[in-house]
Amino acid sequence: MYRTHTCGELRLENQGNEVTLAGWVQRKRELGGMTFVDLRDRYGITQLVFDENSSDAITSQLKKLGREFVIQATGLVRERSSKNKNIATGEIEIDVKELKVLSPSVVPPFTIEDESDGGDDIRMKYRYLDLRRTPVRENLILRAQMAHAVRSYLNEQDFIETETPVLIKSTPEGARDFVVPSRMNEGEFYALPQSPQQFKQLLMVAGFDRYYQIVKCFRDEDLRADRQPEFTQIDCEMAFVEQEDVLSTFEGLTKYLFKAVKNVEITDFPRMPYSEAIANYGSDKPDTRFEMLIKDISEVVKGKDFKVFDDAEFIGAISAEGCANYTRKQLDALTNWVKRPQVGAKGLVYVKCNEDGSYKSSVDKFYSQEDLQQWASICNAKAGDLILVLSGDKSAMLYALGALRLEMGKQLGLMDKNTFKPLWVVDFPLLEWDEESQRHYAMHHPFTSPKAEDIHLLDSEPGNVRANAYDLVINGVEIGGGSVRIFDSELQAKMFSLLGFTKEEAEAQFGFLMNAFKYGAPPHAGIAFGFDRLVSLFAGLDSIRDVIAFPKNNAGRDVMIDSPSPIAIEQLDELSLKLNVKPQDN
RNA sequence: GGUGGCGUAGUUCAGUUGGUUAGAAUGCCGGCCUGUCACGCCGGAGGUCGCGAGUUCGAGUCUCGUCGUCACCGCCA
Repeated sequence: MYRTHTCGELRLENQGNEVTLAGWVQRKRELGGMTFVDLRDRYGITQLVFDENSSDAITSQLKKLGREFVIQATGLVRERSSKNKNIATGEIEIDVKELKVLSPSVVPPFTIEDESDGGDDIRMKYRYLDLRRTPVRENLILRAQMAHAVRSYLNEQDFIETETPVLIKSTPEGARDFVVPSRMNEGEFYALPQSPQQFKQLLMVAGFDRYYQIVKCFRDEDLRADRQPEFTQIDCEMAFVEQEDVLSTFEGLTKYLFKAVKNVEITDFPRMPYSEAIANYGSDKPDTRFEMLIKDISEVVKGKDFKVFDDAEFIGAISAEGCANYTRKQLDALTNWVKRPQVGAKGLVYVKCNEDGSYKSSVDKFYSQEDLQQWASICNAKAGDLILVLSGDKSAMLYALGALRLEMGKQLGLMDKNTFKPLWVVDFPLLEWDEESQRHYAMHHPFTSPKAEDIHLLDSEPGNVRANAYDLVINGVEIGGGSVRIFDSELQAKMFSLLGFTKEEAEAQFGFLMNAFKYGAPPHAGIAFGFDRLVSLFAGLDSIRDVIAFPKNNAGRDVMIDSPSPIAIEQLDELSLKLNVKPQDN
């Protein structure tokens, strides 16, 4: 036994007890004749006291102590003469009788404090030190609590937690696969799962009825603050259910998590068709914490000799509340912002709705006060508001207006991290057209069932077929998504042909699933939540890296262990691999 | 693949129009200090200005390239 108590639990009622604590030296304060040491572990901080009465042995040990030394101290708990109300153990201290250095520390490269002086780079390189810091540790504790809550909810609902293989088979659809060469099968590769999709459907065929798993998934695509090459899903599938059953079950899970983990009651849980999300928010993951909806003003702005609008496919606007007083400089900044290639607008037209009821716009030459009043009325803009107008190709401008809306929401402080607005986005298109390869791709995945009422459109206008697919969106973050699956092998074959697979290709890639469906497949549907995103949302963070113990950087590198890395030629030989790395030009 | 930001002491940053010996805070080391808790006071050490080329009498500063890192677009069924 290295300790009798943790550094977070001793109180005044322990006064007089002899205790042994072990932990890290947070800080040493020498005041000449006496010295204080803050001893830290994951539970808290306890103050150790040494004075002139301490033995020479202790004094010489004490002299050597530096930050992050691991020590063990034994002594009596006593009341402090001057108390610290800021920490839980602030009324007591340990009068140390024995001191042992268990493990010394070199000087750490940054301070191990709530507000560290270290930047991201160095904290990632020394992640094991960063994890000692309370805010980082608390994020991971939150993650553990949430995983626990997910399991208790789903177990309670009779879901069976089942593991599925990590070494599986590469499929052409979807994201790029991470692949693993097989030593025993020369020239052949496993793939790491992008999700356990086909296995969970097979578990439904197997009669498991309700499956879940908190599981790692892998996608070899470029990364973002909210995307890691390996990430964790709460993966679920249910048999003998319709879309509504899945939505209500996982609405239940979401509400349960908010209540159990954050003590937040979620009452409103709207559904929004995909088409409405795109039209009003310019996004399939609308942030509904604030309004500022996109309005189509194409009809009323055309025919006034303003060529830019007359030639545009679509003219859309949003109204930013209380921004009529924006200066020329602010408007120029916004204009530059929307003209960035990432947003892609050609320019920005504004209308200031002045407090006196008049309107001042950048296109006054073409539009009368009455015209502008009409715009304002469509945009629900009142005196003091600023209308921002973009024009151009419809889908591009909806996207740009959506981005501008979020930017304005951010500038106006409308995105409160403690407000949570979940919704289901439903009725996604089944397919999306890819210009480059001139074919349709499954928007969700190839096993997603079309809506029954749209099946007749599959041949005539496949692009307009809606799917029984749904996403859970909270505060503009895509938390999860799923679909009702096809369980009819004929319809599945039809889907494969729409996606441009020959019978043989479909057989080679997905034969095992299609075979399974021949043996009595129950109607089934499923969903997966991005667990990292959900935790970061709960923690009020923008990057999922902060809720992952050992994350990777933008380029998919782990800067702590320095991976990925080359392997020995012998390893390559054993795997029957030859490298073909292109030389750098220069 | 593309766009942009950043890279200066262990760390976080400042560094003017290109001009003498590159600064601050913090951390670190030494000294003093018996109630501190971001202890205080005094002193000290610490720099390949990411790397490479170029412009210039002269580059931390300007140009180009490159590497690293972050954010975004493409991509992510």
